[in-house]
Amino acid sequence: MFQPDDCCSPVCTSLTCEEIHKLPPDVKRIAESTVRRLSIYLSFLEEIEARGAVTTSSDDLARLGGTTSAQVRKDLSFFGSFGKRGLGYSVPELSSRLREILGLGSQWKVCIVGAGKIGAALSHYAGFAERSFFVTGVYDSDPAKIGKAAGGVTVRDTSHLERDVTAGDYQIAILAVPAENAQLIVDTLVRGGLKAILSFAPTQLTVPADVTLRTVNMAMELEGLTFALTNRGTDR
Amino acid sequence: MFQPDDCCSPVCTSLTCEEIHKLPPDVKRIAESTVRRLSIYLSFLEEIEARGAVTTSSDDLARLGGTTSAQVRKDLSFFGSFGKRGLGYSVPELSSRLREILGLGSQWKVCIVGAGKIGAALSHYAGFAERSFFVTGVYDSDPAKIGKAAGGVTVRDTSHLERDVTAGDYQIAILAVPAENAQLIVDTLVRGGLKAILSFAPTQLTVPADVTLRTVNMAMELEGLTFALTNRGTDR
DNA sequence: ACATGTGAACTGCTTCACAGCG
DNA sequence: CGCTGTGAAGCAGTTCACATGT
Repeated sequence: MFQPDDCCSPVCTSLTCEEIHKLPPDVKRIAESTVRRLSIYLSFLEEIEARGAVTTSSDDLARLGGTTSAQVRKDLSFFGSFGKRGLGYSVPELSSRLREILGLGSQWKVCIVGAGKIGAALSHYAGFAERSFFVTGVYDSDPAKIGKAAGGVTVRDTSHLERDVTAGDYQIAILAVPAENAQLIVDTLVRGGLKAILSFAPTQLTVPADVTLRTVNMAMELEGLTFALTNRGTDR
Repeated sequence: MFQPDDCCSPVCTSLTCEEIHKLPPDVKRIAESTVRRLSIYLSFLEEIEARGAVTTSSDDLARLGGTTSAQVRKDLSFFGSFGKRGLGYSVPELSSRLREILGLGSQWKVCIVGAGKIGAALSHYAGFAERSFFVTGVYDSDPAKIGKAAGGVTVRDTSHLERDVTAGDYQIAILAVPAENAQLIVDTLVRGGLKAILSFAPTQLTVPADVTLRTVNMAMELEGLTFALTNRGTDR
């Protein structure tokens, strides 16, 4: 969608090229923190849009999202100019642009690997569909679970996973398997050509550079809390 | 727990003492990223300790944790010097120090608020107890759930929550309630004096500065993935 | 000779401050 | 005049490189 970087293929005078390189709004490299905030802005926009607001400002978004107005404007500036000076932003327009930027225009097919407690909870989670995510497959290797229903779909044998991924059945996988099996499943998914994985397995995973992996590690979050509790001095 | 600073007890020349003062392991202000990595290092140490390793190096930890040896040493240096030059680190010693730093020496009483799908899954999650966390209470406001068993404890009415927190029954709360109720519960917990909250509610929450809040937002994580999928160029 | 511990350099995110435009 | 958009300054986290100690 965004061009990686073809500015140097055509004619390009040495030094100037380097300069021009940094200006255009292609995805140079957007910080993860920025993307997170875009999600936050969007959820507020949807909220106030539902309440009938038609206009908002970087100040509003900052207050609601726990950041600063300069940060909001800077975040948005990576992708274009969506506001009107002196007035602010059109709520419908901005939310639409953000949905587009975040890739929520298309609908994404998601599979959940692991039908244990967490996998089951996720497969029933209604919040997904509200935002372009559709769980169209659940996998487990436990014969006792295979064939059972889970959130509207039937649990399939994990041995089918690679074939299904290769067939293009999913764009995103959510891992809810024990730490021991996680890397094996990841490798399977990668072999099948999947490019986006969200893992709940409490272990460090490795993927090739062209695959995006996000990990949610409960233990790590809790340890962040106990660290703060244990070392609370004058800090937060 | 940490020695504040006994470097000045022995001989210590005036100015030098002031200088040395800023080095010692008090918690100046440790970056969240550092704490996360400490968790990772610890989990590897426990793994290789179980396999019988007695010594390791910053290089080993870096390779396993997906970072650099300099980063490992820098992270540890905020808390002291745990290694031996030319040799590396003692596995048992370092893991013990990390447990201490992360506050895993004590055992923490945790309550889960919200006995829906996610709350229930969490209350059954065995991974907690492995690491000093004990779920000793589960709360919900739905009469149909109150009194039922959930992961070894009985679901209590949320109306008891503030009293129980005030009584010191918990040090940590995990929120698994709908976005609409989340801030209300947070306020209740804060009023009761709780200082550490882990929220799974997909909404922005506000807490006083002396309360630590971590939020895990599924929607946000998924949007991070779709952003990457949509804007994949030469970037990761 | 080897691996730690750490100031110094560097990179990149955030904040500032103001020009630009409705 | 108000609020956006954005270079420039500031700051925080990471990486470098080497002195230090075994």
